[in-house]
Amino acid sequence: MTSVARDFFDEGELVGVLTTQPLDRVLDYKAPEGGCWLGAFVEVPLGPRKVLGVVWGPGQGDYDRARVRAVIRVLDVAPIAPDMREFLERAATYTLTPMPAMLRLATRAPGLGDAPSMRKVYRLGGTLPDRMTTAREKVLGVLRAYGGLSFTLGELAEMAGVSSSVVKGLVKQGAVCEEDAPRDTPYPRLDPDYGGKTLTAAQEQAAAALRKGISARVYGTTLLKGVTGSGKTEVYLEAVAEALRAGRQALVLLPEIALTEQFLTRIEARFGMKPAEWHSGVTMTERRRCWKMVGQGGCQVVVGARSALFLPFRDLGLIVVDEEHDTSYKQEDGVLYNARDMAVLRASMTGGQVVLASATPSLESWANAEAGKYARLDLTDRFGEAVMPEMAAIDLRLEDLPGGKWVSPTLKSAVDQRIARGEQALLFLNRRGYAPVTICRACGHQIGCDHCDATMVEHRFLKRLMCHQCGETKPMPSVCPNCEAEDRLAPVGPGVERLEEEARALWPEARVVVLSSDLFGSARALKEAIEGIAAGEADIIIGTQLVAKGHNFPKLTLVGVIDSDLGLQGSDLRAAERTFQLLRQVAGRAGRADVPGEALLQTFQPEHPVIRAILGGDEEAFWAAEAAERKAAGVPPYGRMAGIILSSPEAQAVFDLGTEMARNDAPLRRIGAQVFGPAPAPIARIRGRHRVRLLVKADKAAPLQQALAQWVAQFRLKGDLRLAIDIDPQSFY
DNA sequence: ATCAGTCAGTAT
DNA sequence: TACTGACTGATG
Repeated sequence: MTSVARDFFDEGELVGVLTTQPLDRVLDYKAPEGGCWLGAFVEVPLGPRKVLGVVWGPGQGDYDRARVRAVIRVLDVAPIAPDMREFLERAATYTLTPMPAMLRLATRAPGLGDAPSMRKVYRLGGTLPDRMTTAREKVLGVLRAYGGLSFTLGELAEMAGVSSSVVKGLVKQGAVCEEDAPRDTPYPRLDPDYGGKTLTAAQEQAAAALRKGISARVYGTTLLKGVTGSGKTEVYLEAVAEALRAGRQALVLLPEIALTEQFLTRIEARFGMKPAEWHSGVTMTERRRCWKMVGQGGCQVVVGARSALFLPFRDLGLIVVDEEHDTSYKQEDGVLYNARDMAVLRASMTGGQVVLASATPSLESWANAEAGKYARLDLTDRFGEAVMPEMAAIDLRLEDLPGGKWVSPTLKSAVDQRIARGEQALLFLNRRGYAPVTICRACGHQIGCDHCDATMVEHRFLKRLMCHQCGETKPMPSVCPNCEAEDRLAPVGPGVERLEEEARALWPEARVVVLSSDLFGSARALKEAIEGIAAGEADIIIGTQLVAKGHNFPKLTLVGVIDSDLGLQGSDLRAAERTFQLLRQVAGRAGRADVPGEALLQTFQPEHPVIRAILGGDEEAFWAAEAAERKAAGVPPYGRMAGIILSSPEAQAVFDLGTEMARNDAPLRRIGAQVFGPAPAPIARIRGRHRVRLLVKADKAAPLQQALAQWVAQFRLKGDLRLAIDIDPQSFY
């Protein structure tokens, strides 16, 4: 046989290794003792260091044979699967990311190279203790209940409700035996038929369609559009169940870590056990376990953040992207990718299904469904008696509202009524802190951040000013930093803290709670606050964006949006879409149970198309109109865009390079693309780095990535200049 | 990325 | 003359 594609290499043979170091090529190494195989994770020497790599193919043989070094060892983890490899390559091409950076994304687990570490586990021993106590009885009871399973000391003590010394005592007696077990153990099996709920006819119909896709074992994407409270989750959990039955793995992506805890409980109720969890808050050990088990098949379901897409699944049959329109799916630094799009790419490589779930889909997904690229399922009925809330605008031009106050008399009386009935009201304002701007009334100076071009936001809770760009804080000055006038600094505009002050003055008897991400030290504290509200421990909830995301407050019947116009202004191409989604989601919070809800939008422009679309409830009309506008302008999803951000501590250097790039745009003109800029980036300075942005706009069918690569390759980046390419940028303002 | 080597400018 | 910091180039 001639040398065709090889997948095993004997000791000494040349292999090409892709490393996680940013070298733009594959390096030759000699296979180690015992050989190595295609896709194997290996440790290789690189200069004076040892680095992680993957056997990518046979060696090129174009390098001095005598200088080729040998692979140090093959790591004890599953090799990279062909579909994973293809996914990484395609994602790299799409996002214009070098392969080593992609590989780094895919190996973000600590200690992959470590020898499998051990830990002590405890199981039932042969003998009985000479003296039986109630505490000992409990421990043995737990162990008997779980048959031959073993647990760690902490788990066992907690399950039995005793201290760990009781277990230790039993070990001494031989009633419990202690042994070493590998730390990275498979996750408990999930049972697809454990806790299935009875679905409504509409839900069952949607679930059946998803099941059909899964059992066909082919790629497909479905947009699952369901109004808040329509039971989207139950429906896509049926798809997860079907994947489990088919013996394939499933991944559920959530937009926010704060939601995972609640979701894990839900999975446990449905499948009997908790799934694996993957996000920045998960411990190092648990991450490693998850990464390894996903590759070995010891893990069926992962619930996580966008980076979970890069886990080495062995046989991924389903990816659910919950709240698919959420902007947090777009990674905004490092490797720039949109998890929603990458989910579709990955599933198309693995022959899996994607479910994009949302009450308010992104225009991209809506358009893909319209075009027939995605299937579409609509859930229109809410559970039980609940209906979408009554919606109305409060025209602020007609309200008597003094400066520095934000709750109109109309909204006030609506809240009064709800409180009187023992129900809850939510005042929604998407602005953290006390006031977004602090201005000097003597000279007009606005206090800004020293490192960014952004105004500092006053946080009375912290007693400091904070920059929402870089997180920098400083104490509230007593005199104006510009003119040194005393006591002339004044807060301008509303923030949730300031709204809280107003609410307490308006309703001195009511229990007021603020839900803002910066007011909680931990995810647990936030969870407790949310549970407290759900249990009825508050009358008025004041919240930012956080409350728009999937929390159930059964007693909540009124939502008041303080500033519906926030977000409508500005030149951002997605401003209307975002405002529509956010307001629609917030309004949907009201009236989940059997009491009808009401949503009131305070606005200065009640005739604005977005406000009218929300009030009228004709969502399809809104999307169609928005789509027509984008089509006419040739912008996404009907045209393609890319952002190029240049940054450097030197303002002049970034601008010079930007100008030079704009001038030498031949590769772009060849495909009919246009360059706009350079212009100061949305935030012209972050953490002391000046930022300039160029925007490239191209036809939908143009080979944009290829042209961008050629264009960018013409320029050398000197000094501390950095260039980042953002394909399909999300924000433009 | 990270390290080593080079070179220029500065402190001793 | 020794030392420091910025810059360049190589890594198999």
